[in-house]
Amino acid sequence: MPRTKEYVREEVLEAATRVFWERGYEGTSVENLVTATGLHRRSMYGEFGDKDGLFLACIDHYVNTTAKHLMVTLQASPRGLKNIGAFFRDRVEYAASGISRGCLLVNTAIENTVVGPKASAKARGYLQLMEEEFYACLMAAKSHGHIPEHKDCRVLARYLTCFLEGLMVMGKDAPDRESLERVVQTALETVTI
Amino acid sequence: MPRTKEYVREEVLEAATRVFWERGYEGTSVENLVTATGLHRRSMYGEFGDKDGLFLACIDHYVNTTAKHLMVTLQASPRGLKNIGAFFRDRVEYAASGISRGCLLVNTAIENTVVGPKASAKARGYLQLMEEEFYACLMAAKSHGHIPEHKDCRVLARYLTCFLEGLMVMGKDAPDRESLERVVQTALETVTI
DNA sequence: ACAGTAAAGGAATGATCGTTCTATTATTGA
DNA sequence: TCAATAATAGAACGATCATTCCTTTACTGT
Repeated sequence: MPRTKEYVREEVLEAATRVFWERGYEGTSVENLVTATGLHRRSMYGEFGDKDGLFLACIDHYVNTTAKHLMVTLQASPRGLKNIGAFFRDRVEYAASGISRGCLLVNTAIENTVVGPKASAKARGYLQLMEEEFYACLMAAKSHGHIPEHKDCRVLARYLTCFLEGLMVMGKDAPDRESLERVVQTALETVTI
Repeated sequence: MPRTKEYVREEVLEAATRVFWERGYEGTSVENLVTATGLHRRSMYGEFGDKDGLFLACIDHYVNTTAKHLMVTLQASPRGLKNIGAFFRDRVEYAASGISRGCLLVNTAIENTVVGPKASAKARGYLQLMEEEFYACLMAAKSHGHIPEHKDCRVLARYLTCFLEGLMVMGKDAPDRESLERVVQTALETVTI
C-alpha cells in the first residue's frame, strides 16, 4: 500500500559512510549527509532514526563491505603468517593510494569521547574481532613452527592490532608507500624472531 | 595605561588544551572553552584571535609542557636505546593511568580533514620532530653496536613513530597496563634483533 | 588627578546544528 | 476506483555554533 522507496539503503549507507569516514562523527553534519546521499532529510530520519543511528549503521556497513575482504584475508585457509602478510600488504596499498581517510574504526576510537557509547563500543568490538583473527593466524603459524615457542600469541596479536592502528594513523596523516612498506616489514619480522 | 589582564595566558592554555585534547577540535565548542578556562569570551578572542588560533597555541603549549619531558627523555645524554625504553615506559604509564585522552598530536592527525591546514601541519611537524629524536637515539645505539648493522635507522625511527601512534590510540580506546607493557616490550625487541 | 587604553562584562549577531512539522505525492491491496 | 499507507518535499523548529557589538571598569604614564 505504501509508496515505494526511491532510495536503496545500501547506497545511502555507502555514501554516508564515506563522509563519516573522511570527516569523523563531529565533523559531519546532517547537511553533509543529505548532500552526499541525495536522500531527503526526512527519509533519512525515517530510515535510521537519528544521526547516531545512521552512524551505527555506517560502522556495520563499513565492516561488512570495505573491511570485509580484510577479514576474509585473515580467515583464508590454511591460516598462517601468509594471511597476516597479505593483510598488511593490503593496508599499505590502501594507505599509499592517496585516499587518505584512515580506518573508520580507528578514527572512531579516537573520537570515543564524543561519538556516544554505542558507536564507541561497536568500533572497539570490531577491532577486537580483528585481533581475534590475528590470534587465530598466529596460533596456526606457531603450531607449524613458524613462530618461536617462547612467544605469546595473545601478546603478538595485540601487538599487531596496535601496530595496525598506528599504520592507519600514519596512512592518513603522512602516507609514503616506501616507508610504510619497510615499516610493515619491520613489524612482521618481530613475529617470527 | 591599559587595564591589567586578570588571566594568565599559560593557565588559559592549560585548561583549553585539556578540552581539545579530550574532545578533539570539532567536538570542542567555544562555550566549552569559555567554561573550562573561566576566561571571558571577548578576552579569549582578544588573546588568540579565533578558535583556530587558540587551537594552534594549544598544540604548541601541549608540546612545550605535557610532551616536553618526552623530548627531554629522548635527548638525555648519552643517547641510546635506554632513552627509547624510558620513553615508551612513560607512555605506557600514561596510557594505563586511566586519563585516556590519547595524544593531542595523534588525535589531531586523525582530525586532519577538519582542523584546518595550519593545525594539521603543526601536529605533523611535531610528530616528525619526535621521529628525529628516535633516529638520533637509534644512530647512537647503532654506533655502540646495540643495533645490528643491517638495520636501517630511518626505517626503525619511522617504525617507532608508527608504533607510538598505535599505542596512543590503544591507550585511549582500550588501555590495559599489562597488555601495553608486553606489547611495548615486543616492539622494542624488534629494534635490537 | 586625569586622560588614554584595553580588559571585562553581557547581550546579541547571523549561521548552522540536529530534528520535526505539515502538506503533497505515489503506490497498492481491497 | 478508492482508501490506506508511507515516502517525498520544503519550510521551520529551538538550540547551539563561532564571532562581535557596545558599555563599563580598572589600571597607568604623564
